[in-house]
Amino acid sequence: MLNDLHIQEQEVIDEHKECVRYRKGDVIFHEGGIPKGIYCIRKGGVKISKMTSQGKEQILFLSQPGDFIGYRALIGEEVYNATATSIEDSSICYIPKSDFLEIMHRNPAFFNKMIKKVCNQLGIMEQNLTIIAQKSVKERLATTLLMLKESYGMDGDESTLIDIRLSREEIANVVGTATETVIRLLSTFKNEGLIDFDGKRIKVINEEQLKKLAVA
Amino acid sequence: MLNDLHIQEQEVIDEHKECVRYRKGDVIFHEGGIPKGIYCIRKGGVKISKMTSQGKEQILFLSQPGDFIGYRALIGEEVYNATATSIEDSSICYIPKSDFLEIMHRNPAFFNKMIKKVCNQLGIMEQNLTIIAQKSVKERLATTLLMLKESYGMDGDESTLIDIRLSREEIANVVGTATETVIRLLSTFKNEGLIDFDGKRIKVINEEQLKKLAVA
DNA sequence: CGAGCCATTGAGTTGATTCAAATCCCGTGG
DNA sequence: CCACGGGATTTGAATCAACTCAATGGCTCG
Repeated sequence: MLNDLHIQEQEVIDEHKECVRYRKGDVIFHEGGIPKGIYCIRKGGVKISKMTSQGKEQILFLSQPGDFIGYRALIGEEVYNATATSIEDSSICYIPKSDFLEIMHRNPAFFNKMIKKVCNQLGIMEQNLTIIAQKSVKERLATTLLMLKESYGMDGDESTLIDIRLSREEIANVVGTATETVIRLLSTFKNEGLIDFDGKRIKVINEEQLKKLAVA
Repeated sequence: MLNDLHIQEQEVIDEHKECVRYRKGDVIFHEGGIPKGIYCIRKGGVKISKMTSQGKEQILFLSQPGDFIGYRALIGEEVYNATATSIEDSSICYIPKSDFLEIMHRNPAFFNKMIKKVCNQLGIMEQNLTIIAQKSVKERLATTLLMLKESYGMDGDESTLIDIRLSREEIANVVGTATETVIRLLSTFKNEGLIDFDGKRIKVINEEQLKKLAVA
């Protein structure tokens, strides 16, 4: 998104931005914290998640290089309602609130893009909520695998490798289920020839069948 | 929100807006439809819901007089991803897309309010998703009752009447569960003295206890 | 090369669903 | 105004998907 800014605006950002390296597991911002800027992922990956009072984690989404994170709370003038954690070694730029807001207000096209992005994100969340509320864990896992393939799929031969290393627990926390259930279902999918995996490297073998399961 | 507009802008809206009466059950806009304007509820109530392929309904939220609906898809330049249905006799104003967008772009304060509103809504959805994914039906029903009390509560004597007439099925479709489960849990809550009800008129008796259940 | 986390498998339990049947309630038409 | 019909609500019973607890084996990283 930043590519569409005027040269002059890019210079402002470049001047003030601060790029930091995060190791796997490092927290970028924390639920309850006050937003003072936004983050743009340059390299690596980040999970945005919420903790319940029982200590269970729900992963809301996964961010990739090029994505903004932390803008919702900043623009909405709230505290962060989720935590951002690096899921691999990452390089992330920090843009101070003042710079970001100033550019947003001076550049109507950018403002437009932002509101559109938030609206799209809201649509996605509404869809996800419906899926979680109404579908079985099996269907949700199939849906999640397809989503991961869409976002992280590397085109290979006949099969498609999902190029992100999530633990079984993290997959469970996206789907909204128990770790053991994910493990059992992944095995089932493997036996049925829908996917293949060795450890954290998961490949989609039969996308069509997986889609049928997801819609079910 | 419209109250903050300049007189001049209000006049534009008043001139072009179109207020329509909807009976209970009437559809205002339909999932998959193309947004051509936004709606502002003047009187009554509306549910925004999605249908799954199995024909199950998920209610995403309930709107009251003063609320805008349909702006997410319009601003996000998507088709409606949910259906809006009148849950009682309602009076709803329609503001054409062109008027709405023009005002949004000419009035930065209003634009700001809109993006902030969408961000807040996104935060609410993220919270709801987490609750549905991680909490038991009992906890979710308690949460829903508190939300309804917050939005529709009428201050009464010791107890608080929830002034909205939802069917058991509709409550189930907010919570994301089966109708029978809602009925059983409502009875349990009644026996435990947390709530009281006669048909669709539900009163919150012991809010503290209900909150404890909701957080659980 | 050991420690500790991660993945896997088994077994038992349970929360929630589905199906079925009975009763209630509300709006409508006679 | 009242009887009727059909949807809404309630209750019961059986089933099952998913969770929890527990134990084992495997991998990774210092």
